[in-house]
Amino acid sequence: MRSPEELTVLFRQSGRKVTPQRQCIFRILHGNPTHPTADAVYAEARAEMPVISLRTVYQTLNDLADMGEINSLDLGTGAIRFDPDRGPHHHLVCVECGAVRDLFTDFAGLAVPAGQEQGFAVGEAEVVFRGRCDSCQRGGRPGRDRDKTNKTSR
Amino acid sequence: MRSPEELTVLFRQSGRKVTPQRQCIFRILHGNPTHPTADAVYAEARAEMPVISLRTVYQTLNDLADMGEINSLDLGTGAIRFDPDRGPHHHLVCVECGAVRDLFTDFAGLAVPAGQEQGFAVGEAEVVFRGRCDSCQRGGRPGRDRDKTNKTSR
DNA sequence: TGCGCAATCGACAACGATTGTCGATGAACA
DNA sequence: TGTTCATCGACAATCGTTGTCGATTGCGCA
Repeated sequence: MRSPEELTVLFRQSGRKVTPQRQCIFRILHGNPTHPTADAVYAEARAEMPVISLRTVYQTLNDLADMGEINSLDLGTGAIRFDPDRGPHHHLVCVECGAVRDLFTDFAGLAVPAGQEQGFAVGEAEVVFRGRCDSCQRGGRPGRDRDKTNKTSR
Repeated sequence: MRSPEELTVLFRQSGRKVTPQRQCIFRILHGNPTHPTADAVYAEARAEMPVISLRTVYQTLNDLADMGEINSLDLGTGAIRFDPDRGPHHHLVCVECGAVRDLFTDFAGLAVPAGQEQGFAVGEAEVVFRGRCDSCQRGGRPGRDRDKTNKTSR
């Protein structure tokens, strides 16, 4: 996504107002590689701005997604995650704690084989590698949501 | 997944009881290529067995998933879908109606490039091709959940 | 600088998907 | 055949997300 300053201009241009709450969210997301959930953004925002409502966070995140400045990802970790990186990339997802890492790799020739489209107008391919992150491998209890077992694939 | 008859035996062996409701669900899932949601299974089951509860459907689906007879997939369509095909395959997902089709293709060499694992113990790769199914391309309104826009990726 | 309107707040309810609970019932085993 | 425990079915609760309300703040333009 663009810088907080550029977003300020864009918001104004699109008829949206720029409030301190929104600027705070801009800063939190800018260059953020952690794919935060709405709740995580809310927690970070409250740290530097105690009076901000979860509703406002959702509103702003949806605005940014509508404008195409961030992606909303549902990687099966229970909550939608927001990704400020708009370039083509894939994801590593921890099946235990739900952590998400970017994977900037171009998988050449990754396309539906001719004749197998089954009538679909296919857009982009999305590759998800599921595994266990370093923290979870060490047997730690690093993040939230454990015990999401017996989901062989999601 | 196995046949309803084999599942009956397996359920008994694992200490589970086999009820008409469960056998009904076995039949519905066996060879079913539609990746139904729990609700879709519930609707089908009620057609031939009006007295069955949604709770029972979830229970049985989870039992089958625990036993490894079906896969549960969260492809970002809003609800978990169940797939009786246990072999390795990928999916085509309609961004409009949420329809899911199997894609039996072996993408050779699809792996995290050495050095980019970022500490992950990577398991299997999961490729999702998002696009529009034939019905939705024709401008029809074939399934449920439309207007799931501005989710560039999920 | 002032005004209008949009955005925010807090609080609460609603939503859809899924799961927990509980009394009653029925299947599986001895 | 009888006992017991898993299952049934109904209901409430959960979680993430969104809608709504009325009151207030403050952004952006004139």
